[in-house]
Formats: sequence, structure tokens, C-alpha cells
Amino acid sequence: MLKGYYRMENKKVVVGMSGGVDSSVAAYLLKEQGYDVIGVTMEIWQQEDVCHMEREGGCCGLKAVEDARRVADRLNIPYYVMNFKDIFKEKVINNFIQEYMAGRTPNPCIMCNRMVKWESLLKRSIDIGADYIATGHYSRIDKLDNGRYAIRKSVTEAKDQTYALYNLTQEQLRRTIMPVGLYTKEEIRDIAQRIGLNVASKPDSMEICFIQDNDYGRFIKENCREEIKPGNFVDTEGNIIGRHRGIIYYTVGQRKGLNLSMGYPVYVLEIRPETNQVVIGRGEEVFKESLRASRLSHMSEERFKEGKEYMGKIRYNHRGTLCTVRYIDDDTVECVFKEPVRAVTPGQALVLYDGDYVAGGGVIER
RNA sequence: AGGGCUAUCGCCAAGCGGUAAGGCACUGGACUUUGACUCCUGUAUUCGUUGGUUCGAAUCCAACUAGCCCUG
Repeated sequence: MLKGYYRMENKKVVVGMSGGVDSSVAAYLLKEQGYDVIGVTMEIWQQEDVCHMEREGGCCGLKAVEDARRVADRLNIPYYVMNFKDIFKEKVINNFIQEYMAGRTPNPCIMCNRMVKWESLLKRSIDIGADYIATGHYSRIDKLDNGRYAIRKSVTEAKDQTYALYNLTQEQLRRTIMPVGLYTKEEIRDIAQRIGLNVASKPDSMEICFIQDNDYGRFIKENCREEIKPGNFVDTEGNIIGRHRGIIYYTVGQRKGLNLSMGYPVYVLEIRPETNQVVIGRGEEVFKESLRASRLSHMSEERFKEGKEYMGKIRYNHRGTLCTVRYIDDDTVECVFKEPVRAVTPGQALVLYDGDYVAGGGVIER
């Protein structure tokens, strides 16, 4: 039943515990493997008025602390709550708002993973004497023949979280353990059940953790300094076809909420922050066969191989499309897909896979 | 001022005497560890107004109202 079992006497690992099933079982598995396990819950965004609107499954709510503490007690491991509110606000929330204001669509989970879950938690963990940090991600980390570390897809295709981890650094990967990547979600729930964790049937988390009601438009409006200005919807010819409420409310590929009655469904093709315009078109116009990505991150390889076929994902829930890349400069690639992909969205990540391994990725520019 | 045409859900639009299609938009839900997409679901007791004909009208008739077009 236990996979990847080997004894790690004296090795100290900090497990980021969200209070959910996955990270709880991760802590258990590590303990079984002989690590010296410390449970930590990262306090990152809670507002004081959140108690009455406890949403099930939030990855970092207040109830999370209760649940995590109970699990730590049960596993008999030391447990701490660490405050990461400032760094989270600065690196994740502010960036989230800035990106939307700039007409882009960020993926806050990726930013949070890289800057908070890893950069900050790892640093503090090392400070308290830990050798590793661990999480409950459905993903594996392998050391390759070329000496590099790489994120590898989980054993379950159905539950794969590697996309949001594409930009972890070699140093971060070297110090990370992801014990649940060897199991399926069902197996993890079974383990939780067997060892008597009360979080066994807790629902998976979803949606943005720091926006409880999921109304991210309102969240930005209330938290940004600048004014949200209404503007024009235009077609590809530049004709004005309506008014929009402000570019932050839209994203490429979006259909709902446009309030545009053309007789056929219309979608957002492009957001132009310079002119405050939102370009609208038909469903088939939202497909593209190439994109440009920058702020590159290389994982399984030091550099991508031009002409080599990778599987490219342009959003978390994307099966992937075969593609090739070509460097425009050291930090930018042009990616050409074998077949058109829907809704290439600036601000989202392009993640390239070489088989099961994450080769790397970047942020979509256009 | 004459002549003609049109008025059906927020938008477009079927209907042509037998008891209100459909599309778009919008609602709610499912899916989803980002935003989206997608998939289900719901949505006019009422047809510009007022009368009339008829067993029965959104459908026929009349007047009125509004908009559009043509001629001055």
C-alpha cells in the first residue's frame, strides 16, 4: 500500500497543510516513511469577517487551521501556523489586480505556488532547520539523468496539478517532496479514511481562494486604486457594437456577461488596454495557431529544443496540443501549435511537456 | 399635408382564424484547485391601444397611437 517507501532518519520536512485530504495524507505518508515531520498552515488572506461565510473546500480558510491542527494532533506531529499575509498580498493579490487592470488574465495559483508556497515557505522552513518542504500536490518530482529536477505528471491523468507548478526553480524542486503524486485521488481518500482523518470526504477546493463569493470583478473594483472605466465593444473592423463595463470584467474567449445580442453567440477576441476596447467576434475567430510567451522558466531541460515536439497547455484545464517552439530572444519563445487552440489568453501560462515531464513554460504575451 | 408600410419577450424573429416556434441576451445549476469555455435548466395566460366580427382572433374589420418610407 505504501509507495516510495524508504527510511529517512533525521531528515526534517515541513508539510504545508491546508486542512484538506491531500496535504493531510501527505503528512501521514512522510511520517510513515520515517521523516521528522512538522505541520504548517500558511495564513495568507483571511479577513476578519469571514467566519460566517465558511466555504467548503477553500484551500486556505480559517476552518483550514482547525482541520489541519486536528490532523496534526492525530498524527502526533508538531504543528504551527505561519503568517504569510503580507507576502501573499504583495505577490499574489496585488499582482492579480495589476494584471487585470492591464487587460490580462492572471493565474493567481501559479503566482502563489512560486512566490508564497515555495519561495517564502521554503525559506522559513530552512530557517527552522528543515531539509525539505512537502505539499499535497498530485505531482511527482524526479531527478533526471541530465542532473536536473523536473515536475512529472501524477499517476492519475484525471487529477494532475503539474500545470500550476511549471515555474518552480531547480533549488526549490531539490528541496521538495510531493508524496501523493504516486496515488490516485481515490487511494488518498481511502488512506485518510483508514487512518481515521475526519477530512477524508472533504470536497476538493476550487476557484480563487481569496475571493469568497467568486465575484472577482467586484473584488478588483473594491481593491484597486484606479477607477474602472467603461468603454466600447468593437468588432474586428473597428466598428463600435456596444459598451462594456471596464476591461477587468472580461477575458479572451468569454461569452457570458457581454450582454451583446447579435443573434449568434459572440466572444471576446482581444482586450486592448491602450484604447480601453474589448474586441468581439464569432466563435471560430477565437482560435489561434501560435502565441508568444516570455518570462521563461526551464525545468527538465536547460533550454527548449527548437523544432522538437512538445505538448503545450495554455490553461489549467487544457488537454494539451502538440507544438514546437522557437526562441525570439533569451526570455521569449514563439510557440506554433499543430492545430489551432482556443482562446490564447495573455497572462495565462504556456506550459510545455516532454512526455510526463514539465519541460518548462512561460507567460503568454499574445 | 397627401400616399404607402410596420407594430409579437431586453434584441432579432416565426405565426396568415383554433388557442404564442426558434436564435441571441439573461437566470439557476452541473463541470472546474485560475479566469474562461462547454453542458443542462428556466423565462410572453400574452401579441401597440380601444372597440367590432366569430363558438373561437396575435391572426379579419374600424378608429386611435407610434415608427419607417415616398411625394410635396
